[in-house]
Amino acid sequence: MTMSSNAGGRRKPPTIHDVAREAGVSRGTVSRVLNGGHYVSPAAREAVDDAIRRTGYVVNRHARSLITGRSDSVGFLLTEPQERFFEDPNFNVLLSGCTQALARHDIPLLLMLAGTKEERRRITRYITAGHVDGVLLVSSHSGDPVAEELRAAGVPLVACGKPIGLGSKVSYVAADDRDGARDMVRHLLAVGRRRIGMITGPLDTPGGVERLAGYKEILTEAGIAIDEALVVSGDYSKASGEAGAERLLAQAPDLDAVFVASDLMAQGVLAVLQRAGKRVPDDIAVGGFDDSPAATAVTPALTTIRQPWDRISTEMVRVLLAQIGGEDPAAVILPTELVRREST
Amino acid sequence: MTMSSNAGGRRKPPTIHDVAREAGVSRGTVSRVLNGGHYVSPAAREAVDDAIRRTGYVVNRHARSLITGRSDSVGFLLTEPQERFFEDPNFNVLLSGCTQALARHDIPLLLMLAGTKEERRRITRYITAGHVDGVLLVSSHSGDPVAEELRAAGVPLVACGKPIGLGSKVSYVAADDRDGARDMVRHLLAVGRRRIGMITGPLDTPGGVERLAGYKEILTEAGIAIDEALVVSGDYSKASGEAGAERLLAQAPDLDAVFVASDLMAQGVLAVLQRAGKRVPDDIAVGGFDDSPAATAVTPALTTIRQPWDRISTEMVRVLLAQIGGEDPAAVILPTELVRREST
DNA sequence: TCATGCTCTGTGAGCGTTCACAGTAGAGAA
DNA sequence: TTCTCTACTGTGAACGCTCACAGAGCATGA
Repeated sequence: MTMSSNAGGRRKPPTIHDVAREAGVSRGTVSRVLNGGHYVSPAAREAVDDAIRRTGYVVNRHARSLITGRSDSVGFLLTEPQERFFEDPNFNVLLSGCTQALARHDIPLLLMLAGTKEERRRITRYITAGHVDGVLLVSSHSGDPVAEELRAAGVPLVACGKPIGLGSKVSYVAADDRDGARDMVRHLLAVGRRRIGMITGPLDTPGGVERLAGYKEILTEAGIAIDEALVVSGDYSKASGEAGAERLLAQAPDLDAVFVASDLMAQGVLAVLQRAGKRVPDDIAVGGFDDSPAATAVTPALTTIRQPWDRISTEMVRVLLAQIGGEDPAAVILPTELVRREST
Repeated sequence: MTMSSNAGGRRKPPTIHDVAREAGVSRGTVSRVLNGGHYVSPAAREAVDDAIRRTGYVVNRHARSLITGRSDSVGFLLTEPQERFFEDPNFNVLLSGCTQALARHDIPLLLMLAGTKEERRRITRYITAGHVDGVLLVSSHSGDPVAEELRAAGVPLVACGKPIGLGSKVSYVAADDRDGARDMVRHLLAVGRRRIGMITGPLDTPGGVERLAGYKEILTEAGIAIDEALVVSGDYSKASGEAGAERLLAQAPDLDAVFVASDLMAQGVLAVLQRAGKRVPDDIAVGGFDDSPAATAVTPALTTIRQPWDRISTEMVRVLLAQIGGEDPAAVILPTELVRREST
């Protein structure tokens, strides 16, 4: 009741010194128990553990970082248009997956949004100054100056999706876009479709390119010639899906299926088909990509390709930590999965 | 070419000592320039600024924190079911708004997700150990043990939305739910509706309660008796919107409008009404709440109440920083806005 | 016996800052 | 002149931790 009241202000937390005194050992021994704990006797370890519990000791990370040179934290960096990611729920799954995977290693995640030029400058300084040990990068597309600068500065870096123009020195984790596209087109063939159109993603991104490649690959394999009138390009947005569907309907009235490179675009496609009086999947089958919530929000529910976002995030963290630990950059490609619903 | 190559590893960054030497002054003077900069001559200041630029010096935050006791960082804490927030794009707007507002003060944001019990424990320790100076709290509903513990520990705390069961000692920033509801019901009356139903939000949250209160208030004011058969409760989810709409249609076939406490629920309502052959807004007008992307994704586009998420985030940061600076807790209520579209 | 190795422990130094304090120089007042 | 005040500057100590090192105790082998 006397000094134990902490009403109002925060009291000074116990230090490693207090723990050492409490346990009847030296600072060094406490420190050894805290980190790995080699070369410490069972008796000492127990005494220290007890003392830690009694005092409620938590290591002061600033003091530790000051001497180790590590910050024991990593940045989650989102460059370029944020709106794009913000309307995509997969982004949240990725962010939360990374946060939780890091939490398991007791490493906090710093969120960094590089929107304006000023923010980009600040973030670059912050990172290159060593305030984080590494960076999880979500860059929209091509040549990202921030990422390039970080790479040049030797900051451990793991990108989500294959980055463009960063050389081969940067790690990345990506879903197998091409194989996902192959699965979808194979599926459309399997349900009897032959005039299969495609609305692509942005072709300045590896994802966009790969999905298109998978589409062409399977059609060719099936002995179906690629009809360029059946391929229109989009940018993953709902609006571009609508535009693409309209062009496609105009250019190829005999279309009986369309593979759309994102669920968001597919949502737009469904709207256009409905207005045009086409029944899905009876007249035209529609396949999406992403398995975003949009896929189940629409009617008919969308057949789509699921990207393993949970695994992507844990892999990104694993690769980053390995790289911080001194290992070489690595590329990880993860398998996708066809999710069949009502639209095919 | 000799030592200037930094291929591979990172080189040791310049310290305040290097800057002092370079500028021909002492550490103390450099430090004074860095912080506020009182009692430093123009000449010295200029020399230091120059030296900082030349050396590319960035302050070592760990060393600073070690002595000041501040961490100069804040946590963004999300407790309870994350899925709920993750499907809500407003969450992203809030998160990004807070991140950017903090960035302007050069304060990094640490993302903390308290899902499991284990995570809760870790996060509580982390925060009470003083590893962050304050916390932006997004708690779903009632009695949150983490929040309560933080409050008790005297950690500066600002909640998004009025928190329940935390006493009056905790700051919060919220939209004016009641007034938003009032606006919507007034609007429904203005377009000639009289049998106005409501699907509420969870009634163990202030938001849910307030929106219901606003609804009842305006109807009473207009001389319309509250018909309990017209009020069903939901939990903001799409599924509960569908269920609510079905009950409402069954209980009150003469319904001519419904005020739905979230856009997501309204999405479900529209689906049910369509299946039931009701035209919107001709037969039944539908009003939502949130102005989420869902509002424009559906047909007809939803008339709804916009919450000022951008202002909410900047206000949360402002209040938190003030509180960290020693000011008293504060409550901020921000006005909402009616957005008229096609559904009313 | 002494040397060697192994496990375990304590000690001092130092990481890069800020802060309190002491001290200097110059201006103005007595 | 001398004293005081103000504006500015430098210095040592400390923040809490880890790390390298030295050394103690004990067992093993020559």
